[in-house]
Amino acid sequence: MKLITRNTDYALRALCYMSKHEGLVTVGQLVKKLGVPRPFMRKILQQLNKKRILESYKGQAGGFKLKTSPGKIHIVEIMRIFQGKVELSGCFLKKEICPNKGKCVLRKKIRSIEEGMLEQLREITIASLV
Amino acid sequence: MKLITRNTDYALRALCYMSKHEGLVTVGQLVKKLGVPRPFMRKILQQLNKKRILESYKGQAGGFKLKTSPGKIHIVEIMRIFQGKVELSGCFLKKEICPNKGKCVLRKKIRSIEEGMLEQLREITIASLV
DNA sequence: GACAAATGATACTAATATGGTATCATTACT
DNA sequence: AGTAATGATACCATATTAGTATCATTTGTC
Repeated sequence: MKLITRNTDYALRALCYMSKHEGLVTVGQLVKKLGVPRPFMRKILQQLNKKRILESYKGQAGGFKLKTSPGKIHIVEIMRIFQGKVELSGCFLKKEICPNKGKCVLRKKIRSIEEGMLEQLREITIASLV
Repeated sequence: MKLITRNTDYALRALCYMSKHEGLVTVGQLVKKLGVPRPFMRKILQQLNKKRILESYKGQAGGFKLKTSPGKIHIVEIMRIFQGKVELSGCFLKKEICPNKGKCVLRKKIRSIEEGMLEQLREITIASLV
């Protein structure tokens, strides 16, 4: 079971790197630093740009930079971008079959675990990773 | 992200059902009750049998039953059978590249979340689900 | 003993999610 | 004009999960 997937992981590392470098950072730099496949890194950065985590600049002297301060970028946000809603999700059986009709004990327990997890996750920002 | 997968879920439901029925329970009964595909349910029960969660009896009047009391069957155990080790796992980058050389902050945070999760999970048994 | 109804074992297939490529278009500095 | 960057998008590869298919074995019933 993975809490974070590979692309989230790479994204976080890229963001950490950027948080330590004032100016524009190019895909090339990140690839060299992190050893991640170039096209994959590009795709990730483009997604971050679309979601307004990064700003991008085209052209020869182009690159990416953080759009906001590292302390304001929460990792749950990044997780959501690459992994969708952060939840532990529940029932597989359709409601009419599920014996407990929405009062499923297991579901409740999972929710509670999820809550604890989110509570801890919410506090983590890029700043707190650097 | 899924805390439990489909087969774990089905297994848990099957175990809950069995915990409420003294005698032998057949695949047929479970299929009818839970609406799960028959061959899939069979496979799941066979795995539970191999792992000594269930006892099985062959032959015309055969079936399955719990090998131990519902209070002693922990759901982490079942999760492990179908999903392997229950952990949130860490770094994707090889150690020589990872900038923090094993002291990765993110990893630590993940471990802590994992610990909280396991603490809650460990208390859940089949008995507590019924 | 034959048959039916159950499980045992195992190999295979299908669907989905994840990880990663490839390609062409656009922008902007020199 | 050329080059070095990103934008957009479609595609491919691999792994995991979900589910099937098939044949063998056991055992109660007629």
